[in-house]
Amino acid sequence: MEISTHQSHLLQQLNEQRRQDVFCDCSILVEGKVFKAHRNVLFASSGYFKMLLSQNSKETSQPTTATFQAFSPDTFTVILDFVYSGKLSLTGQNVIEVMSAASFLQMTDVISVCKTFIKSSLDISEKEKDRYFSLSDKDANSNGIERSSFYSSGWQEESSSPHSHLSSDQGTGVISGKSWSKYNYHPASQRNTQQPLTKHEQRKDSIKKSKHLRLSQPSEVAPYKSSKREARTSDSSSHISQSEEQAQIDADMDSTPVSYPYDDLPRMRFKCPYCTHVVKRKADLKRHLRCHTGERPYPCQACGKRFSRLDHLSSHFRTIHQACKLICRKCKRHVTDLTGQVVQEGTRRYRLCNECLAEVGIDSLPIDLEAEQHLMSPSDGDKDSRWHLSEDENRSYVEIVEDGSADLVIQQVDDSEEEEEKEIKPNIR
DNA sequence: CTGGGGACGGGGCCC
DNA sequence: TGGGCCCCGTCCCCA
Repeated sequence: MEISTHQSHLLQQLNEQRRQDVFCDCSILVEGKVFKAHRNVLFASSGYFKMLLSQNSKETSQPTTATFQAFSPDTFTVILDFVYSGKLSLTGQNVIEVMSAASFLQMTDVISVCKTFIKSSLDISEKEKDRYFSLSDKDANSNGIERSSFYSSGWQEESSSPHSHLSSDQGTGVISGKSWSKYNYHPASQRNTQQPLTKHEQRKDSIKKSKHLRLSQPSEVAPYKSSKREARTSDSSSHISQSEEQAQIDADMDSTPVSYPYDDLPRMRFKCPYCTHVVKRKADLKRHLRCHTGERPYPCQACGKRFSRLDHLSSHFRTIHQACKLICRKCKRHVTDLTGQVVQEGTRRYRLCNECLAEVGIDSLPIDLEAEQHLMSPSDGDKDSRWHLSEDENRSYVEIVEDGSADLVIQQVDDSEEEEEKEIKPNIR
């Protein structure tokens, strides 16, 4: 004899206990905000917590505390509400960060649902495309943003399913036998007023996504020491799974060009599934998508910093590591090979004019052009030409990498902290 | 508070 | 069509 309401009732009770802080034995600190929860519930819901709490299982008498900075309190609220209710409040704005957080917390079902949610957006793009194809009015919607509501679906009760499954074709799904009664899919017209992120918001969003997660346990600190700026720009640990999502999105995007028939010559456009941004070329969309996914496939072989775009890496390399700017860093005057020298500071290099060099009392370093040319990304072996130095460069990069701390000419450094601690690693992460 | 340096996203051009 | 490169504008961090 099975009482079908028992599970939901039990979860409801647990949620009630959480809200009233009854029997809560775990505190989660997210950007300063404290969430109370039950260890056993977290253990059962998240692979991450399972691992974390397993490590702490010997100290069950002590309350467990975890600290996160990888996502916002709002995002964790969504996650925690889901854990205790089975209801995931996804919107066009939070889906990326929720997916990122779920990825970090190893909640595969949530990831799948986020994926479905995004895929739904792609389906919308398809409908949108159809709509545009059917348009003959030139004035109709020149920017492709205005559009009517598509759907606002709700999960139907389905209490008997014992296994996780998704039925993306219907846009509905069930997690762990617990159906969703609330799926906050914003109608497109509503999202139009909310979803388009300003550059500032997008940047903040990407910053949130890329923040390192920090645990109170010393063993759980980030793999290497990093400055604030590094933390802002480096990948979160969810990078790999994000790449998988990206692959899916990439695959889906192949089929979602949007045509705008309002011009005499029909122009094919590609619409971003995450925002209202429209680009002319698929390659541009691929590039743009990285600003949503946080994917950074181009590592700098000198300092390990990763970039979402090759040209940014290239620019970074030239600016930071090749001292390409013919400007004295101290007096800002234009310098040439005759009037100035390259100075090395960790993996960073810049130029000083002879006068400033004399003031500081240092010499430039010997340079090995041949060796430096070998310094390229292992994953981009066919792109080595971009690492070629200009003729005035003759210092060995390999030398810097192998013996970075020994040959420092200047040690004033603000970023040497990260550089001296960090090994130069090829393409790991 | 401000200016400079660097990162980053978008757009466009060339091959 | 995609990759590479360059330019521009914006934002953030830091001195």
